[in-house]
Amino acid sequence: MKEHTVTARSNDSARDIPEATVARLPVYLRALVALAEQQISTCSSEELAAAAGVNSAKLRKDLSYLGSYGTRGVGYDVDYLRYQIAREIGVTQDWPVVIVGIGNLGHALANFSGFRSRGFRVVGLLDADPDMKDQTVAGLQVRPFDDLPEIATENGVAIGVIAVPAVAAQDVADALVAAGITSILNFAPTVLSVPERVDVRKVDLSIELQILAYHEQRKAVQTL
Amino acid sequence: MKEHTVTARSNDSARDIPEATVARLPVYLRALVALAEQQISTCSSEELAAAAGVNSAKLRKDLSYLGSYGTRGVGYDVDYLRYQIAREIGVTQDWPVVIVGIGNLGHALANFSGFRSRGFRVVGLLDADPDMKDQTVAGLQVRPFDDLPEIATENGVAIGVIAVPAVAAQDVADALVAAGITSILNFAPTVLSVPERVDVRKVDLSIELQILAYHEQRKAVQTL
DNA sequence: AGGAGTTTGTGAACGGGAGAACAAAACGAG
DNA sequence: CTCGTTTTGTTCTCCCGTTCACAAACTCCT
Ligand SMILES: NC(=O)c1ccc[n+]([C@@H]2O[C@H](COP(=O)([O-])OP(=O)(O)OC[C@H]3O[C@@H](n4cnc5c(N)ncnc54)[C@H](O)[C@@H]3O)[C@@H](O)[C@H]2O)c1
Ligand SMILES: NC(=O)c1ccc[n+]([C@@H]2O[C@H](COP(=O)([O-])OP(=O)(O)OC[C@H]3O[C@@H](n4cnc5c(N)ncnc54)[C@H](O)[C@@H]3O)[C@@H](O)[C@H]2O)c1
Repeated sequence: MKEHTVTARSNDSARDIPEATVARLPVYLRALVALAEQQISTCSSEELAAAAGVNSAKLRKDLSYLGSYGTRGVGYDVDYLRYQIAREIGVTQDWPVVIVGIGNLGHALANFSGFRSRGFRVVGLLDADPDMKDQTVAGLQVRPFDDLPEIATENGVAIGVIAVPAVAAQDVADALVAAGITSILNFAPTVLSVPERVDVRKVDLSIELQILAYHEQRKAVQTL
Repeated sequence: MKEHTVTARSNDSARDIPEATVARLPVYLRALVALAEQQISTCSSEELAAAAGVNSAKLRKDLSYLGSYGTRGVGYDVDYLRYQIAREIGVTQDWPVVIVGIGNLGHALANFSGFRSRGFRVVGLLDADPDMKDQTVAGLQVRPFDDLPEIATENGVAIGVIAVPAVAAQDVADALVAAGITSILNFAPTVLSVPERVDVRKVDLSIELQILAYHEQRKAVQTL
């Protein structure tokens, strides 16, 4: 295989990748990791698309936003493409993360191994409940919520996870923002209001289930 | 206020609501429940949109797919609209749900109160690990995975939640489909392959974090 | 009853993403 | 070196979703 040449786009860091593409890059990355584990060193857009569960034309278009990392007539080098996507997403180094609210969900998240293996490192577990103090979860001591600013600045934390009850979520978000955090993953079923510069993504179990219920209901109606 | 008249659309159950709208209806529903709890009986599209974190024009267009449930010059009746959305989504009665994989995450899900209050009822907790049998989680006994067909048919279960490790997810999905389940919520980081008629939605923590990381990285680059 | 003020429902313009289709590029065989 | 085969990168078209903007509908006040 020919030496990979760095094409024009790869140094130009200001180009913007469509949001829909950004959301799929992690899926491609995961599929590439799986292929690498199977000792597969090259793959076509067709194969990778199948592994990622998308259309191959869409995959190629998505990858073309990053640059020209394939070889016509051959396909993509698994390791090389994997590195390029990881670099583009920004997970070549680990991001420090804090989790707030170590209840049912917070426990599960703290124990989640996928964090570590996918570019993230949990550096703080915080809870307002004084009884939680001194408890150790997943090898990390639970700290009082007031320690947030200290932990955040010490570790240069940019990403925070909210796993507290809905009523407390906005307060926690405000505190996270005050502590300099600029990206929030919110598990509480609330609309958070944050400054413009802060990104919020939500994961909402009830919403997902209700969407399924809607389609389920339609199926039922249609088969009558 | 004038009596609500049932408009042309409300009986026509075959019209299709855009997917993007379906995904927002649960958000509106939640906002309406919150308003009702504050004893607010009427609200404008502007107010409801603010509570739901969307543009008011978008809200109105979304609601217009359900029918004409507002009153010009006045706004929407909170209870009435709430019922109409719940009916449209299909959460006026509870949907039975099974959870497969009672590990870290499965425990948290089983204990999640939001299930019950939002139109869903957990009727089965399943795990392949024999040591889990006889354990009671959230007032429900954990059953062996082989009991799935029995539990599913007994309760008329249509929705299943997968919370097992990625390697087992496809097998579990196959079993769920074989047991007659037609909607799956998948927490495992895998692309599931299922028959056409089965709906799958995925919740993927790592992907969400990686999307945040991408934007975080861009912020860092831009402020250099 | 009529006019002023308010708010919904929707037509129309616009922007972004999905997918088909193909030209350009690489490779191997002869 | 040339031709045929393979597969990428990209163009073009279509569709879905967002947003604007406004007429229609309703309330309230005089
Ligand atoms: N359990 C689930 O499977 C699940 C699923 C989806 C969403 N959620 C949502 O995630 C959130 C947490 O759920 P849970 O089941 O873990 O609840 P939980 O009650 O078990 O845990 C909440 C934790 O947050 C802590 N807390 C409360 N207020 C706080 C504050 N101001 N600052 C810091 N910590 C605070 C509490 O001490 C507690 O430990 C809820 O909003 C819930 O709706 C949970
Ligand atoms: N823990 C989290 O916060 C978290 C977050 C996001 C995603 N996930 C994903 O959710 C899944 C579960 O995570 P976890 O932390 O709860 O893992 P876990 O290992 O704690 O639990 C998995 C459970 O599934 C059971 N199981 C395994 N194979 C099975 C099978 N074939 N049939 C039935 N049950 C089976 C195991 O006995 C175990 O109890 C994983 O795919 C993980 O990647 C977890």
